[in-house]
Amino acid sequence: MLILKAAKADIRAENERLILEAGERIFAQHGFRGATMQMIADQAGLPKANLHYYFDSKEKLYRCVVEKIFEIWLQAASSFENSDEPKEALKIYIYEKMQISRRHPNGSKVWANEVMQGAPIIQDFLETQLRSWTDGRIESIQAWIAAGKIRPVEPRWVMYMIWATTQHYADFGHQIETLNADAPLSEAQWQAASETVFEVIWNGLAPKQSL
Amino acid sequence: MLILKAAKADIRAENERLILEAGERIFAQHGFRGATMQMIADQAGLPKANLHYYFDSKEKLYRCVVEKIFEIWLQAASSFENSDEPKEALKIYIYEKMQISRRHPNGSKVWANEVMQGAPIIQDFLETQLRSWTDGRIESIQAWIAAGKIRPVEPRWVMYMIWATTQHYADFGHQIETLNADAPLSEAQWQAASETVFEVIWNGLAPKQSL
DNA sequence: AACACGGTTGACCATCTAGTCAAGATTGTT
DNA sequence: AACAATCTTGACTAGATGGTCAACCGTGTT
Repeated sequence: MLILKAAKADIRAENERLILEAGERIFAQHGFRGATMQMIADQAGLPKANLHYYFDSKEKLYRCVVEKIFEIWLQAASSFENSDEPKEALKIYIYEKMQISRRHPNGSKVWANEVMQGAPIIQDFLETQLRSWTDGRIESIQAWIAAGKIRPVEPRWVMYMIWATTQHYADFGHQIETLNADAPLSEAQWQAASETVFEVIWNGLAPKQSL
Repeated sequence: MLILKAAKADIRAENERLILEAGERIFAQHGFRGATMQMIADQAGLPKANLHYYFDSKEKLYRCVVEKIFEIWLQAASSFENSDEPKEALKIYIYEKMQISRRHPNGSKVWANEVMQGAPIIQDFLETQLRSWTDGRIESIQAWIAAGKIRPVEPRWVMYMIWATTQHYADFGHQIETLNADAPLSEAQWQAASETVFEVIWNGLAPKQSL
């Protein structure tokens, strides 16, 4: 009985994983309505009816994909906390986000798609989790300003700069590749891009050392 | 005869304008496949069959929308040329792009959508016009570096930072509003955001004045 | 061997949607 | 008034798509 349950649970877990991964890719590439259950089924290597066995509807599947992405982001977000020194905290956070753009470009695209369409499915996420996380980060930044560790800037606009610059490498990856002679960025290029993003933002925020 | 042609041309021009505007809004909100000709027709206040009288197919209409957007961007791009001084050139360009994000958020969203899906419709644009424009801008930036007017940075990553940060205010406008207590950014907030984007990037690029 | 149960699947249906079409309206010319 | 050219539009079609369902495995239990 226990063995049975374990085996069955494995099948379920494995198939859900396959479908979620396929969904992430297809939703990223075609958007919610552009994606078809048939495409996702083919991508996952399963018959379409099987998808509906594990996920009631296209919308439920989509929501699961988006929630999974949001969790990855929240994990990265915690790196913001790991240092009191803004230079260190920002460096870790920016490099972490660049890494996510590289490793999970489809997740970022799905999120971008969803938000661009007015977040019809995950508006509650924005209003609860994202809002409270952002408020916390804004307080950190304000503390840095109060301590004279960075220039006085509106923390919001800085957060948006970091999100924008890092996620750009996922969301606009195709454009970046096209402008890179149709080649994906090399290891060295990713490194250089991450460094430039961090350096420019950090130098932009650091208090003037002369004067 | 002349009057006839003029009147008829007016009707055609006016209706094409109505349809293109409606298309921009609907494509931005729903993506290519999510948008339906019926939605666009309703938005334009015309019967659906009328759309097909002016535009052969959904795809042709979409292409027209995207081309229109690209032209607006190219116009803004020229402001990059209007000064030899990087500080001035970047300031004008960044403020101009923020203005476009504010005034034409839908255009930006359509573009983002298209690129995220791998630019199936306008890949040729990327490979010709965007590539050559970018190459020109990269040369400008390299000239500034050679002249010691900005720090040595890979120009590409800087371009992407500017695009990302400014377009973010259009593409992720909904998220920004949600994090702004569900209110659109005020005049003062747009001004402050533009200034912060410019200041951080400029301070990030400016040569160290001390040392 | 009979059974139970989670998982699999082809066939099917109701609905939606891009695109067509032919008849009709409008407007200016002769 | 007759006409020609352009524009308008309701009705229709063919195909795609999300979702359903009933029959059908495969495996471990009794």
